[in-house]
Amino acid sequence: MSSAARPSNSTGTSARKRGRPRHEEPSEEYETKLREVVSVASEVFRLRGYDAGTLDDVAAAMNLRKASLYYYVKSKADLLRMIFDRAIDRSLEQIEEYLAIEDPRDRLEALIRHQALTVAKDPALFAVFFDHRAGLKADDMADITAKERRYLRYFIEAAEDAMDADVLPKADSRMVAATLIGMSSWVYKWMDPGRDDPVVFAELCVQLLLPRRQ
Amino acid sequence: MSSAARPSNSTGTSARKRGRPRHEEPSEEYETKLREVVSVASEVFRLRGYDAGTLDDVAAAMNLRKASLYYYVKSKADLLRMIFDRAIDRSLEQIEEYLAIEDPRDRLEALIRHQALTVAKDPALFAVFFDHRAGLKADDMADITAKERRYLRYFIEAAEDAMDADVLPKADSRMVAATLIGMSSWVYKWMDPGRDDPVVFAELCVQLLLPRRQ
DNA sequence: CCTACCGATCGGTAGG
DNA sequence: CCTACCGATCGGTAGG
Repeated sequence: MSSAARPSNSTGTSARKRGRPRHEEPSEEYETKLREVVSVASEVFRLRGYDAGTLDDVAAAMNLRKASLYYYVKSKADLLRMIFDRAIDRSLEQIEEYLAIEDPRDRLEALIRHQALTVAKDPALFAVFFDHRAGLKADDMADITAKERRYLRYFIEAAEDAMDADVLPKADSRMVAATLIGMSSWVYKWMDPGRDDPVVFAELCVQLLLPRRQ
Repeated sequence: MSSAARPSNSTGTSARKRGRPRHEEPSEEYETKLREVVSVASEVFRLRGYDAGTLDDVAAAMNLRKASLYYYVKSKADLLRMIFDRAIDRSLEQIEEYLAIEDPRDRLEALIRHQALTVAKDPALFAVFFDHRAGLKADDMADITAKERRYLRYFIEAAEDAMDADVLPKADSRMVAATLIGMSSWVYKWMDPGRDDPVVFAELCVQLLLPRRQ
């Protein structure tokens, strides 16, 4: 029961397999449990910080002992890396679709709504992503910042087009983009899933920045 | 040279004293050096996090050894508390003046500008304040959150008045206030003092949220 | 303001 | 999936 296949890696949705497992792709239980480890760890690191949050904390929250976590993760640093990968993947998901929008106002609106929704739906994940970057190893940090720079560039371009179309006041586009991202990301600091609705928040951001003419 | 008076506490600007020090107020060198410890520590904790940033790091940045820091701080937790006190004091400074502004639009504008400027002028201080709260002892945390709640309330009231005056779109005032604070605070994440101007940023926030009619 | 040290914590591993 | 352990790090103190 506890010897599920755990080969090097892969992220796809592996189809149910027949016959003897080939021990080359992770089993479904393994993948599911790994996802849970990542979720639980993001809660622990959000509450206690990356260094203060121990692997015993993570394990205890899953009714395990620390040593058992090493079946799922290579090291604590590896666990942190997986949290960051998940966050950046969520941010980049569906983004192509929004970039294809022609109208500058609609495109900027879609990007802001996307960022607000993505962060508001998983505040613990993004709390670690935004606040505990210092825990990353240099290599992992480089991977993340590269993807993030690309993400920022989308916002800069959308801001520039919006300014040209007189939808936003003219200003330094890098600063504007960072500020729009900040406004829609800060939600992880106060979001209470039992009280606040991600969709309501996302629409609020859009309304505040791009009010419909009355 | 290294036996300056260091009594319990006090924060005022102590006037130069004549004659034998009374050993009841901290000397000026002591106060100056303590302020430097707090500044340096906020840089260290911003870069490495509160737990990973060691007192040896802080000491080394001042050409001292760890043990020498204990002349200025009681403990690492005490140092963190001082960082938080400084941040909240900066936020509350001058705030009464802005609250006295009658016009709802002008008042909200002043609050946003104040928050943006305060954070942008000391990004390291606010990086610790916003991102490393988990390091605080329970008592210190309670003090900080109480003051912070008061600060948030000012923004909520200003947002409500602005909505009543049709200066902001109508929405949940708590959510609006949190979002305005977020927009003007996020700057600590990307501010580069050599490149970005706090005043330009503050005016950008105001322009984005409360654009002048053209 | 320093050197030298202690005690506790925690990531990681052995071995089953 | 566990118990038991090791090794390194670091806050804090003694004592000068």
